Amino acid sequence: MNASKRKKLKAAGFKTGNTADFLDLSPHEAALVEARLALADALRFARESTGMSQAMLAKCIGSSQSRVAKAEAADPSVSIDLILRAIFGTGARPANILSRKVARHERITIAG
Amino acid sequence: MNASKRKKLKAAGFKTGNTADFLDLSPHEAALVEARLALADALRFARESTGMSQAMLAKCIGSSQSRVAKAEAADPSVSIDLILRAIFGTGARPANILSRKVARHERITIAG
DNA sequence: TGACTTAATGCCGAATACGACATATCATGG
DNA sequence: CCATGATATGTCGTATTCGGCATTAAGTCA
Repeated sequence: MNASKRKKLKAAGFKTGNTADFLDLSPHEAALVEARLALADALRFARESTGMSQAMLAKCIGSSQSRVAKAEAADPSVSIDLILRAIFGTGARPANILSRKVARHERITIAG
Repeated sequence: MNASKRKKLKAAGFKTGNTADFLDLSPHEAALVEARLALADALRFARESTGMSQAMLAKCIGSSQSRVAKAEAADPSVSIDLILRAIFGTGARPANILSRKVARHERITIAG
């Protein structure tokens, strides 16, 4: 199993190494997982671009370093709301993020 | 107060007619509210384009008609996760939705 | 080496979002 | 007029997500 598949399974809430390997998500579930991953990637990119640490960003948006770390890892315990809140907290604005997100998506679908 | 402002306040979790009228959201809070509204609009558009009723879509994604209604209204009790889940449930795929979302955002910022 | 910064992971009690259901509103057409 | 289908709104008990905190790992630099 390649890294991309493993990441998607984790984002979908599964541990790798079990029967989830054989599970196929329905199209709309897969689309949601892809969106989560794309946004998580966009978050890390946006934050690192600004030079903020996870702790700084967390304070900025009234959250905690651990939540930001999980957000960037697309941990199933963090919602897309929190990921977006963090992205916007870096100073990115909707139009920028969304166009970037589209670009990211292209990469991801190719990998999938 | 115009309709656009009222909608944003509701999406931010406030009742219209109180002191929230005078509240200015920080840039990143405003961006999140705008994204919510844009996605809610995109959801209604996507669903109506397919001819599905709210109840049909709800069944499709394992939710209920009332949640879909609230999602389209950008009710503060629904997360962006659910809105996206509903959007993808209509058959839309990430790239389509995201480019549409960008377009929608342009309209909304102009109105605001 | 040890001090320091950053990031990753696990856990907990509290806050919030969930599906479900009841009910209300509002059309359209019989 | 009433019946029917679609949408809106409110509430409830439960499940999920939250911020916070502790700990660990990894990197940097003096």
